[in-house]
Amino acid sequence: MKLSDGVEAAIHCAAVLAQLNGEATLPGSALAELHGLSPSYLLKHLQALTAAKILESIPGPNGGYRLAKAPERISLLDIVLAVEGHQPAFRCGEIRQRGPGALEAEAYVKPCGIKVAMLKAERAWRAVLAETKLSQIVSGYEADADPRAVAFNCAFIARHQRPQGETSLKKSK
Amino acid sequence: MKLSDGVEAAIHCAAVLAQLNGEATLPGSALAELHGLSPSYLLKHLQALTAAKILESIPGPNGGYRLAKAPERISLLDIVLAVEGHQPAFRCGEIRQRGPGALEAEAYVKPCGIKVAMLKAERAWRAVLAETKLSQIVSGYEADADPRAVAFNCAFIARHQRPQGETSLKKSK
DNA sequence: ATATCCAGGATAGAGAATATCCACGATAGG
DNA sequence: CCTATCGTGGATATTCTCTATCCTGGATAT
Ligand code: FES
Ligand code: FES
Repeated sequence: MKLSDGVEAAIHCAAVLAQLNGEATLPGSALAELHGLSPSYLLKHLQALTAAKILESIPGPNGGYRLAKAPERISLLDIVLAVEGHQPAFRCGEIRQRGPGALEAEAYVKPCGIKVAMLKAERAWRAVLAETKLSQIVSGYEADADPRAVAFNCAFIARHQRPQGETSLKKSK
Repeated sequence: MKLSDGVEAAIHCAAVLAQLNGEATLPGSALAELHGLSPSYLLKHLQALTAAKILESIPGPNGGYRLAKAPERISLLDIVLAVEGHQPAFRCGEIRQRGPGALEAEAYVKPCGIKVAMLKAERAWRAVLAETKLSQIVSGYEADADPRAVAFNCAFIARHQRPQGETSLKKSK
């Protein structure tokens, strides 16, 4: 069992976007550069997050990505499901109705107890992820990470974010 | 994210073996036939369970598999870990120390908050699986499944199990 | 001695995840 | 209008893991 690598990148990106000012956006290429990732591949995950209404995208020059809602309303579960898909990790192949001794399909209305137990465990996993909001991740990061790393991130964001206030705004040198 | 298919087979097999009398064993080929699976492949998973001390195997004619301990002492987590391996599903690639702005390795002694949150969720999943014992699965099965299926399984087991009492025992008919 | 069974390594094949690339539509700025 | 920038989405190549099978060797009851 393995979660796809994109999950780590997606959460980190979302955490960065949560630190933008107001309606500003950050281009996908900046996100890729900041994390040392290939832009082409990261964009795929950002698209998935956009499709899931977690991010918003603004096309055109001066465009980019930003959160679609407040960080308090975005859970890790939202992000994981957007990237990984909504299928449960345990997939019951109805092994019980194979082999000799198989009955008609009507005999299997009650779900297999093993399936029930596995999905219950998965619900517990999802519940913890659903409780963890992006806002907690961000404040945890600002409190625990090396101050130099935090400062660099801030500067990087300030340097690449796009103010997005309807029209122009002079770029200071 | 996907759990390997072998997990479903392994748990079902363990549940069947839990229904054996005393020290009797059941050959892997019978287990495969009962579930309509390829013997060659199922054996791989049974070997993993044996290596994890969940099953015991007896070589030679009249040999086979049986549980290595009481069903109350075997949890679903034991089986899942034996088949899937012990690595967590979320693997942190330390994405935070890539890209520009990376610091020396000593600056990253504190684990990344995202990693901590993901592993915490995984612990919750494992905790539920650890609480669910094989004995509960078996009694749930006997209570909920179609009586005809239960009867067939019983008969199948009675037909293929190997008594294992030190030496011979005449095969009736 | 022989037949049955498990252990474990070697090896294809299938399918998913990873990683790129490009043509397209949208938009801000000149 | 024209152009440069940026996201969208499809097509594609590559890499890995999971799936599935086979075969040699060791153990053991008859
Ligand atoms: S039949 Fe799928 S878990 Fe039992
Ligand atoms: S660096 Fe791996 S989860 Fe943050």
